[in-house]
Amino acid sequence: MIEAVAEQTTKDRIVEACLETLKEEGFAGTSARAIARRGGFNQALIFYHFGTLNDLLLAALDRTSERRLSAYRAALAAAESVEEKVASATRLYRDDLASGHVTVVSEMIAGSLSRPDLGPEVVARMDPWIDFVEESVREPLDRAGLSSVLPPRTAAFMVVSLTLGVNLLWHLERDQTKAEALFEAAGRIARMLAPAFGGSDG
Amino acid sequence: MIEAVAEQTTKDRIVEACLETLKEEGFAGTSARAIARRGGFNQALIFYHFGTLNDLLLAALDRTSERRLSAYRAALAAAESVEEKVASATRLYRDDLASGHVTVVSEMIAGSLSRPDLGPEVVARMDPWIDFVEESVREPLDRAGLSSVLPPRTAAFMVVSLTLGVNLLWHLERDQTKAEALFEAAGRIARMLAPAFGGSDG
DNA sequence: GTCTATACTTGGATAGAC
DNA sequence: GTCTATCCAAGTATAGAC
Repeated sequence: MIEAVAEQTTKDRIVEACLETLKEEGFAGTSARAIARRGGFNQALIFYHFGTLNDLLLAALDRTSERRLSAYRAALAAAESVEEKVASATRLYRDDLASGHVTVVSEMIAGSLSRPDLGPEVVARMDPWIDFVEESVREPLDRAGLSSVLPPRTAAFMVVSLTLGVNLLWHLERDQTKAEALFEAAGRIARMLAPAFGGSDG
Repeated sequence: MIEAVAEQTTKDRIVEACLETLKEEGFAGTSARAIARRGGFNQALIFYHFGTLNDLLLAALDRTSERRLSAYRAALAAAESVEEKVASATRLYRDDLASGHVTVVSEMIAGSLSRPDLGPEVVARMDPWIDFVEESVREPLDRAGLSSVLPPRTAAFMVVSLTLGVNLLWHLERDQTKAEALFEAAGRIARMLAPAFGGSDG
């Protein structure tokens, strides 16, 4: 972990090329050969540095997941009301859909459905996201007196599932209008419910 | 379409074997060889009867989709209140998760992410489901005065996305508790909102 | 319509020179 | 650490006998 500042190592370049390939060509298109082609390095390097393609895929998932999760954490921490939280989360997610960051997560989840050895590893990497959403919704739900009818953990699972589903359909259709309609509805609902959630500090 | 009553044609057997394979081995495990092995027929028959594997996959998707959609339609038509509708839909979906029927849909959607030629075809087959959900939620939303904040079409897209996401996570985790928690919350929410949706006839 | 045999392709992974 | 060359497995699809 001393390489922090220095220029990119080969290992880094491989991870980045893997992410690019996942975004551009999808999970099934992300073969060792395709990654090497895109990154402009030799295919054998992947196996030298990561052992197997699965391990590279997981390393890439880790990297993008950490990166994005901390962006979401920062944005929600800065938001001062439920409305603002919904607004920032929407903004971030919209960017992710367009730029393909969270997309990588969806591709990996969808893809790992069919690889028994990858599935459990990918699932484990969802937990931080569910935890994060849970933390974010606990207080608002409590204030609105909804925790008993909709426990924060369940709500978090719901949000993550929905996010995942929207992402998949987005990629199949490449039709922004449906997702946009969802974002707009989320904003209206947040504004409608704002009083119930209480507005004093958070 | 005259074969309605007679015993199964080979084509039928192939479609059924394809569905079985999708359920048992997932999308990536559903190769022509695997289907033939499971169905106990020769691999070449698939190509004789369907031309390509993609066409067989779509035929299988059509069959299960029609079958299940009509089951949902019938169940919801029989239900007499919003609570009952939520209860029947939950019951059906729970069965689907366990038996793997709607699962096939999820597998196909996730899998077709990576096959450019399959994606659009699969998407087209989602529309009847979105239409169905839209019809189902329109009246309750109208009555509750929520249609302007959450249009029926958007709500339908949301429900379908959520369903899809839950299905994917279910398959990765094989952990019923999370999905069950969601079902229970749905029931509580339905009961809570029942008065707002009006109780006279439907 | 159904079978065997096989052509062809792609992809993961490794050996071994440098 | 990086390269070339290659092995091997699995898959789609087709040819051609029956």
